[in-house]
Amino acid sequence: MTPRSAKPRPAPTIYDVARVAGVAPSTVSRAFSRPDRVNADTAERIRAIAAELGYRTNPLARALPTGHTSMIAVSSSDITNPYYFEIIRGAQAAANERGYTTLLADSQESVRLEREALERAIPTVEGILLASTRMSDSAIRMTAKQRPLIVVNRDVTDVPTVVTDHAMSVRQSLDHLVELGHRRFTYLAGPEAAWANGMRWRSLRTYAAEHGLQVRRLGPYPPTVTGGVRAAEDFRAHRTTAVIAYNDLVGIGFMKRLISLGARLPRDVSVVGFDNIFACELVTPGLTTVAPPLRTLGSMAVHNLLALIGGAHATTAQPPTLPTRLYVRESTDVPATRKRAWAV
Amino acid sequence: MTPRSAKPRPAPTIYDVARVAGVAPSTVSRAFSRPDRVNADTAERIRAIAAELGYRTNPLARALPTGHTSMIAVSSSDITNPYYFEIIRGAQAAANERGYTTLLADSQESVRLEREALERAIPTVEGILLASTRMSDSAIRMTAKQRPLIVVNRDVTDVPTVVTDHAMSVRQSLDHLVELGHRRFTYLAGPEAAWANGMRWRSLRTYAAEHGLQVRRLGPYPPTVTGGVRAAEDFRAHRTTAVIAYNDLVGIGFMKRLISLGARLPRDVSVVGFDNIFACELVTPGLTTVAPPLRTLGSMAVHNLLALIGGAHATTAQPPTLPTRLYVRESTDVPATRKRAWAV
DNA sequence: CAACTGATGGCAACCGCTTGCCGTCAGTTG
DNA sequence: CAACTGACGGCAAGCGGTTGCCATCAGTTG
Repeated sequence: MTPRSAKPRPAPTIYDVARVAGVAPSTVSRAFSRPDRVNADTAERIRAIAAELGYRTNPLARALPTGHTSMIAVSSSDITNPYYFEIIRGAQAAANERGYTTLLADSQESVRLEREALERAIPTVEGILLASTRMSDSAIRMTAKQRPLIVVNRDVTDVPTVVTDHAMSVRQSLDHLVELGHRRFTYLAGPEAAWANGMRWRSLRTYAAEHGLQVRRLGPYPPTVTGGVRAAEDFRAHRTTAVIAYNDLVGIGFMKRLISLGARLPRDVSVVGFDNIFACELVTPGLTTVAPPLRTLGSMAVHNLLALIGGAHATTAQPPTLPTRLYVRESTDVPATRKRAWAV
Repeated sequence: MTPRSAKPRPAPTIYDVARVAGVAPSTVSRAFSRPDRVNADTAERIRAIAAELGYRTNPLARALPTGHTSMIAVSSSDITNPYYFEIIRGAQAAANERGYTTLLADSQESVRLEREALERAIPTVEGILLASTRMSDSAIRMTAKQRPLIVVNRDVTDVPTVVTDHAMSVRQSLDHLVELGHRRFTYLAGPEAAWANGMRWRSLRTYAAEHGLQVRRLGPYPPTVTGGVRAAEDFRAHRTTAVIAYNDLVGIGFMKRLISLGARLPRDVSVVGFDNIFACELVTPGLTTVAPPLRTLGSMAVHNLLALIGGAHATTAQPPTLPTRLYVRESTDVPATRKRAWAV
């Protein structure tokens, strides 16, 4: 068995460059990290030699004295959730752009795994981005004491956040439905504990009250396709012409079940979801939905986090509420004429 | 503006622990990294004190002299692709289990971004996992010279790989269709450059030849829903009772279009895809598909990579071809009786 | 009882880079 | 022309661990 197959010669260091250039290692270091601190010509010469030698500054070695690792941790409870990876992607793009590398910690819905991953990551990262977390508020505050931290789409007192504008998203979907002629609505609720669920329901009631509309609530249901199917069962006894689902998954399950029961959508019922997941345009009819600015959410979070790392006070961070956008597809239409459209 | 909000007192070091324990720093270090090299009682005492002080060994500092960073890079051309994140997840789980942290590099389909991300990651990682890459074979080999590397689902000479058993996946779907009574098939081809496309088509022909079946090829199409829609257009002029799509996305687009043209599935045409993406069970009819063992693919890749890092020779790595599994849903059924089922 | 041995702990160099501080030297200033 | 100034480079001390080597000492061995 040969010892090891890769990693031939060790990477060149500033000492190698220094020797070739005939200067002190500190000068090489400065040529890169403080170019103004060294003669322009010298710096240029050093850089040329470095390039030729294939020198790249070792981030580990740099991090040791400075604490500047150029890494941030992004923690997500579930990377397979279509809702999150756009956030992650936005975060990653923003981070890369600023010279930062992201350490992705997928906790697979397990609090223990999440803690472990974070625990492991903390010493090497400069900041933490909680894209979706199962941790308690207090655990989050605890973590925030160790590193600059920012949380996305969740409200934790004393911790900087970036969230979407839930009131706006509700307004957009209702404006749309009202314009089509709907007056009575059903909200298919998500998990009680979900912050977004409370926000949506409250906004919904406020809007309804302001516009003299009727809105009724069913649930709570799990935020899944199955949850939507169950909602459809319940819905049969309490119909309205329009339905607002907690999220797209619920909306899709709801439609699927209704169709299998013989309903014709959107003629009989108009449905709108939230999140604009990929599957919205794959199902039939395509699901009208409100899209949170996921990408922006992620990049904004990183910007604020980096500001925090840079020493900004939490309150100086940018306004944390981002606008949403309505995507109209085939699941919404004018309500059917009064004649009973479908039975049972 | 207050200077910075987080990071109060610096983390304790082995020096702090050593002082309290009344031993030399080297002894503290050994108490953790070489417990057999120090008296059991002493080690225990040190560990107790360390725990009390909240000492955690700084991975950066450790990495400097040893080169052992406990990090591996996972590069994916597109994390939003449902096909990849299960691989990533499997990889991440396996890595965590072995005490490794993963550095996720999402290149968003851009070769430049991928190169940059990798470039940045290389100095800090011990190994590289290419979950899906846009790099050329030679670029991959180049990178493999710098760090132990393993690539998933792609065949690159001289580079260790882990792939799914494409012949098997084709066999599974065709066995299923033949059993239902189909004899003539259409393959909706994916991108010419895609390794999997070639594998599938070849396996298909081999299988067809062996069983005396007819198989015809349409395409190539982009591996997307739109590609599937285009395929459906072409298909109208060349029908068969069964269709094998390059992947699920193509299959879904194909079905969608066919239905909108008035076909009734699976009565008129049976469709099977590859990959078993999430949307397969959301669409109507649910898409029968062959699932690659994504999770296993990821974890197996990490296991092999870690073996490589540990000094194993590339050839000692585990067998790299993983079995697939067929998921039967509603998109496949016995062929319609001879009477012309749908026109146009 | 003297020489030998293995277990244990300390010393100090080193990993690659950063940075405060000092020396040198050319260019200014009066 | 002497004193002063600022630009530029070098020196050396870290950053927090790891590890080869040596010293010590109790326990063995003959």
